[in-house]
Formats: sequence, C-alpha cells, structure tokens
Amino acid sequence: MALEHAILVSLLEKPGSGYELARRFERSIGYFWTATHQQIYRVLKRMEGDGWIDAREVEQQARPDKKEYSVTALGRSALSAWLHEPIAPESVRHELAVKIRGAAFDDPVALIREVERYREEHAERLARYLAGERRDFTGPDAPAPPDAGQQLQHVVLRGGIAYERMTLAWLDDVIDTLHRLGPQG
Amino acid sequence: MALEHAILVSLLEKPGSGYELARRFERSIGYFWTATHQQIYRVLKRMEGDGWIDAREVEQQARPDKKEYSVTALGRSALSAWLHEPIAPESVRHELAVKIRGAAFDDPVALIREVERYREEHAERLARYLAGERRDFTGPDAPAPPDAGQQLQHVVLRGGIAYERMTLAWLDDVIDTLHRLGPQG
DNA sequence: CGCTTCATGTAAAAAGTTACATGATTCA
DNA sequence: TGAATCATGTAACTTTTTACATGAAGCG
Repeated sequence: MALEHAILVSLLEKPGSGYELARRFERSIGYFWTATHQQIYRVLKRMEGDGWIDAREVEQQARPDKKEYSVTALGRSALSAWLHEPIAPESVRHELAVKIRGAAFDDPVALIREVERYREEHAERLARYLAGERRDFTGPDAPAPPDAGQQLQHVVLRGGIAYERMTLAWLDDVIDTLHRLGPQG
Repeated sequence: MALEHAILVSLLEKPGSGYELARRFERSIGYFWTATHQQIYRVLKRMEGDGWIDAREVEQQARPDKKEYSVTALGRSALSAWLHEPIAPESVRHELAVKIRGAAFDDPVALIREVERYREEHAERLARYLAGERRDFTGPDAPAPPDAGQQLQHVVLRGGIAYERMTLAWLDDVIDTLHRLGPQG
C-alpha cells in the first residue's frame, strides 16, 4: 500500500486539506499515483486515527472552513520506515496491449481510430509535463540553484516525460502495424 | 475490468487450464497484465457461469486431471464488444516515484542501493524480452512471413522492450541525481 | 525423505471504484 | 437563475492481495 505514503509526501511538501490533496492527485503527485477524493478522505481519517497526521481547522473568507492536515513526527517516521523497505516489483496493467493482442481475433483496422485518440491523450500529457518542467525547473522563473527536493521532483518529472515520449513513439509503431494488416496493406 | 478479457485473449491464442493460465501470466501475457492463480480460478468460474468459456476434463498420465477451458461463441462476442469500447485512461501507480519524492524528507543517498537493485530487475526483464523476440520473431526459427496474430504480438513485445530501455535510462538518471545530492556531490 | 512441479481451490482483509449526498459561494 | 468551484463525506460494490489448504508425482 502506498496511498498513505503518497499523501505523507504531499503533505510534507505542503500541508493541505482533503480537497486540496484531491486536486494535487489530478496533477503533480497524480502523474505517478492516482486517487479519488473518496479514497483520500477515507485514508486521511485512518491516518489521523493512527496519529500520522493532525488536522487544524482553518477559517476562510467566502469559502467553507477546511481542515488543514500536517504530518506528525510519527507520520514522518512511518514514511521513513517505508522508504527503507525494498521496492516492490510493479504490477503491470496495460489494457491497450491486451486489446492489441485481442485484435487478432477481431478487426485490427477497427482499433486504429481508438489508438489514435489514445495517442492524442498522451501527446497532451507530454505537453502538460513539458509546460510544468519549464515553469518549475528550466524556465527563467525557476529557482537556481534548485534544492534537493526540487531536484528530486525534477527527476521524477523527467521520468514522466521519458515515458510519454516512449509511449508516443510506440503508438506510432502500433498504428503503423495495424495499418499494414489492413486490406490494402 | 480486463482480467476476463486478458484470459479470453490467452484462451483464444491457446486453450488451457487455470494452472496453465497462471503460468502464462508469469510470462507472455503477464508482461502486460499480472494476475495470480487465485484471481484466475475465481474469474474462470464466473466466466464459465456466464457462458464465455467452457471446460473439458482432460485425463493425463502421471499428473492430476485438468480442466481445459476454451472460449465459446458468446465469449468471443464479449471480447469483440470490449474491443470496441473506448480505451480507458491508465491509472498510474508508480511507487518508486513516490519514494524518490519522499527521499527529500529522509536520506536520498540511502535510496541508491535500492534503485540499483531495482535497475537490475529491469535489466533482466529487458534481456528476457529480447530473448523472446529473437526466439519468436527475429531469429532463424521465427515464422516468415508472420501472420496477423504474430505481428500484433510482436508490436506489443516491442512496446515492452521500449518501456524497459526507457526505464533503464531513467534509472541511470535517478541514480546520478541521488549521487549528486550526496555529501561530496 | 524432502523439494519442486502440477493442479485446484477457500477465506479474509485491503484497496479501489462508482454512485449518492449536502451545502455554501462566485461568476456570467 | 444556473453552472462551476470549494469542501466534505457515506454506502455499496468490485477487485486485488495475502494467507491458508490439500494432494499426487517425480527427482536426487
């Protein structure tokens, strides 16, 4: 389990409410760990019960009050313990790959349009990552020199960028392969 | 949900027992969809109940009997329906990325050994994929010309190879970054 | 005799998804 | 007035993981 740990990291980077965490899981931390607000609220409650985080009521003008969570010393040591555990092998779930192999028993050409749409999503994701990189790390407003946390965030983002570039190149290969299986290929 | 569909694809490629499917999910289909035997047996039961597959008792010499499953016409059309559904956006779960960002609040250098071990796992995976590619697609024993199913299997495998190469390059970047954060960097 | 492979499962717990629900404020 | 955003949750369901369980055959 790592949602708790992803939340710990996010709250250490900056304390925030469940709602704010849900936003962050749509971008930033969400680029490599997804979670919905329902999950987040449930886990926050458990983490508070375990003493990993504590909440502070924050009054806001023109907005409902929020509970701002911060990581306690206990939470920090829980994170540290988890960081020292061996990295679990990833469990792969690649739906598109299943579909491609399944296409052998259906119509391969019919998949092309879907793969093209999927490719566009990834192109947008890459554009978003690159914009974030310019904004936070390589642009004129980026901090120089970056601190350790920023360098680590940057290397993670570079991983996302490399993943998207690789994916786009592979999807071109897939589309090409599907085309060549068509009636005129 | 796609475990059912991954099983349909695998059984269409070749009928087999729950046990044999579990083996395939350790290699081949397992390179892009993981599942344990417990999951597989449960889903097979449901799929049989839904009439997607049917079982044939196969007696074996010197081994327990097995149930060999095959895809029914109903199963084939269920797969076809699923293939025509839009591809769901992937939900990312990248534990290592969380750990890297978490390292900012712990000891970044302590992560290096773990990342190096992780890197070795991926190097082995790449070697396995490349061996499979030579055996099935590019070596002297590979079928020429390949049929549609083989071409589709090959493009999926190329995706796996591209993923592992990208990952290895990124892990080198990670290790380098962690080193530079060390006391002498 | 003990280890590995073949073969099939059950049970409980943890995690994740989907649907439903409420209520305030801001902006067009 | 209606839609969007902020803010927080509950409930039901599905999926996944982990642990437990059994039994036969082959190998060294």
